[in-house]
Amino acid sequence: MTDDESSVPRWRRRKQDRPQEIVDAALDVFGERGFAAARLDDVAARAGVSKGTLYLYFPNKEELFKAVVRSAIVPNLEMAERLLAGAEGPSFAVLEALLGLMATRILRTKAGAIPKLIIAEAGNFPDLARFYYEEVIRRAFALLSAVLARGVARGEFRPLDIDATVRLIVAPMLMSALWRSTFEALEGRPLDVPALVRAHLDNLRRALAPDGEGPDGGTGGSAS
Amino acid sequence: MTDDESSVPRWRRRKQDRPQEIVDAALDVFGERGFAAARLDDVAARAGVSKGTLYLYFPNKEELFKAVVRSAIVPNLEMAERLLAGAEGPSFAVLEALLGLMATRILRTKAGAIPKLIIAEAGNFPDLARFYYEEVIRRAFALLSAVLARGVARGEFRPLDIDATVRLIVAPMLMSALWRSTFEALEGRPLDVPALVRAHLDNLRRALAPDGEGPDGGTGGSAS
Amino acid sequence: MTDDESSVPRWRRRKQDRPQEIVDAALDVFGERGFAAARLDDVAARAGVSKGTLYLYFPNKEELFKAVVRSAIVPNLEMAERLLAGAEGPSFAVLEALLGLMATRILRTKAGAIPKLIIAEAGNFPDLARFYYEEVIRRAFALLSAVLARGVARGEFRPLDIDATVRLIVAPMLMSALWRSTFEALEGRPLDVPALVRAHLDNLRRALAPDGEGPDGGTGGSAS
Amino acid sequence: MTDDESSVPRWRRRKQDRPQEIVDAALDVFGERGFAAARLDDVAARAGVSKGTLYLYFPNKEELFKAVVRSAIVPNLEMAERLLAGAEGPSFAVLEALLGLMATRILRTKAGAIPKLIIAEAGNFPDLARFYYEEVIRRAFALLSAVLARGVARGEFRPLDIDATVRLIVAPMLMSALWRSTFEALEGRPLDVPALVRAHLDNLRRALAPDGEGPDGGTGGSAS
DNA sequence: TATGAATGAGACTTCATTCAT
DNA sequence: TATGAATGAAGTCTCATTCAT
Repeated sequence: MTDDESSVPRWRRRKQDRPQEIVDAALDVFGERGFAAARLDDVAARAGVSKGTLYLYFPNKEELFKAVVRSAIVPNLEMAERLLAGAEGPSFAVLEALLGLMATRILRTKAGAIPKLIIAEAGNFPDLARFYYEEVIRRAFALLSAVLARGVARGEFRPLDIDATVRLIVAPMLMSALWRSTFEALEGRPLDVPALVRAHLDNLRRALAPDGEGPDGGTGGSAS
Repeated sequence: MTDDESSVPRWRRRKQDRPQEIVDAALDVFGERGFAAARLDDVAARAGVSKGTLYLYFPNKEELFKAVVRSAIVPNLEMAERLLAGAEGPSFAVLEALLGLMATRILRTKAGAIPKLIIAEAGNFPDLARFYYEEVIRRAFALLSAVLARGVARGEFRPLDIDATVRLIVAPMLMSALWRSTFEALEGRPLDVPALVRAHLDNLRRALAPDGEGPDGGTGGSAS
Repeated sequence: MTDDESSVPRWRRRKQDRPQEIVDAALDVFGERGFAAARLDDVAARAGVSKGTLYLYFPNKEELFKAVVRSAIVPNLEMAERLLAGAEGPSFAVLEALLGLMATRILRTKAGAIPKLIIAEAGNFPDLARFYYEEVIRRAFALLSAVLARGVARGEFRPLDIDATVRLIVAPMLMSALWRSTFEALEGRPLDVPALVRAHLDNLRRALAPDGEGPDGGTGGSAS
Repeated sequence: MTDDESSVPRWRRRKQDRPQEIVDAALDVFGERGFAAARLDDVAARAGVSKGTLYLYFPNKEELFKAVVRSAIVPNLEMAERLLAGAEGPSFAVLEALLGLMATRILRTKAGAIPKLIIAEAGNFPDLARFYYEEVIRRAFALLSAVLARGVARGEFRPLDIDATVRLIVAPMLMSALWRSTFEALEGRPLDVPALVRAHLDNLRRALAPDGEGPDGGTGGSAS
């Protein structure tokens, strides 16, 4: 009857943190198992919460999934917007900065699992796919298109198929994120993302340069 | 029209064709829903077969899934091997042929859904992921590495980070496959894969060329 | 194209044997697995016949089961009747002969599995249970009751609770049959049925003897 | 009576009692149908619980079955041990007490269905059969063997084939249990177990008595 | 708020039975 | 007759969701 272990919690869990704790746990579990195979039991356990508690914050599994996606997207959108606002130097330097940032997000955060989840579940959750398409892909494409168009207009880049080039620029970053959540466990070593980005930028510098100009016409900086 | 009960047999014997019919139907359904959300009822219905019949040919859902993956991989491996055997011209032409073939497989066959399935389910089926990694990815990487190394040795390409370059070459093709099975339904128009391949090859021609050489040093051919 | 293996069968399988072959196989499988857990696939395989063939001879699983029970019962009934007809000596000798015969059936034939099947499935097949009850148990009890009554009337046995004594005589034989199909595989050695019968008869000789008479008043023969 | 939707809660919390309630219901259903033919739906219904609830307490049907067997065995083991501990009088009186107790368990408790279940399913659940063999049969045999050996040593019983005699003593009790769960429903009247036990003891008293001693040398008590 | 026991729809899987060959 | 591919009802089991506590 002596309350020798309940009266003084070592740390107080704040109620306002609950939703984020749950979302974080859900990102882990969804990332490991995929949406359908993930059990809410596991999410609850990893969040240190009971199963019923999940339903105090999210009406069902699908909405929790959407919250996971949104919560991982919002910071990226803000990051992109900040970068867009401050982009004033040479166009290639903007590309460098963007790819560097993407690499960092992929390597350092758990958000790298989001593309895999979207790809896997787009067929089952069309509105989620649409949300991601509108809020992430279209915005990112518009941003990159603008950078490329500016570069072409300023004579920094040769004339380009802009839509295709945007995809060509993004593809290796997407692939890196997918690789990490798919095959990295099978290989001994982790994917060397910085080296990949470096090689990618090397290639891009040569590929985008106006004809007749040497590859050294770029900024010369190296990523990361 | 009066013999309404004898003219249409309830089923027909198809021992030879059934497995492939089932695997085809399963590829459709798995491709649309993912492994976990796919119902065997739907697979059976699409194969024009009853649920029980699936179990005459596959011991369970997981093995059916593996058979789907395998059946879509085998032709690709054969394709790659045929291409490897006949590769004797300029190295860049080999790249062109390879990317063209990949584009065709992605556009014309249903195998384009396989990468999405592997990515989505690698966590739940590690041995399937390993199988795919060993049999497809490693082989494809080895093949591309060989082509690049040969190009460098023959002075056709500048010195390269070969591992990274392989990934950079493959990434847009993978992205195309994923795009088609993820977002294409959301956009009005289909992804213009040939244009993407063309732009990719354009870029690669410039990016891989030895320094000091103009972009016209390539073969000049256009894909597809 | 040379018919070197199909034109001259080494032995011809006669059509009229089929039903019995199937019943024999079914007794094996039912005996091992019980009725519900037995698969007709296994019965067919053990009979060297296809699954469909079973249905040429038996309308369904339940009727096959009944045929199995009947086919194992008929010889026993005949045996009992033959024994009943020739019973003329001392009453205890009739008991000895009867128990000896039961022991033989249990040890030498596969019919020992029948009691187990009846016991296990009586709840699911009441009419089968009734059939067994009427045709086997009642007859056997009547036979034994008659022997005991005769013995009492002739002063060979003391006054007895005949119904109870019948059960006491039969119980060890039933137990032996059940033991063989239940626990014998778990023990190193098989149950020594002859020894059990010998001890049983020893006991019975003493237990049935009229009071005041020594145990040596019996026939002194030993079973098996 | 008008508040027809709030007065009856859909379910109540019963964490403490649920397992036993389920095991009791399962004993009923398994006893009636046998393991394979028993439906978990029926078990759940009889326990007043939903199908899913079963899986909160037992991982699958097989484990539920084992729990049923175990739960019916434990009290019997304790009973036997209690009896063994207090056995100090004449050996035959111990036998009388033992058989009386067995008769009570068979008549008054539902555990009488256990032997039938074990016999029916030993082939499908060898480890369960082994468990029963080790924990029940061997112990019971050892106990009875000890009583008999003591009786022989003390001159209360004639020299005996102990192993066989143990089986001869137990057989009628086993048969009674099986009879009750097999044929009793077919007959108008229930099996008169006490009469059977009485006759059994009568016989045993005569059969075990040392030669030259009258049957009146026993304790003279009557069972139940 | 928080819990977790309880629910029940829905999925996979089995297998007795049917029937085209 | 004989076969065995095909069927589909029925059962076990899972897990998102509810709700008494």
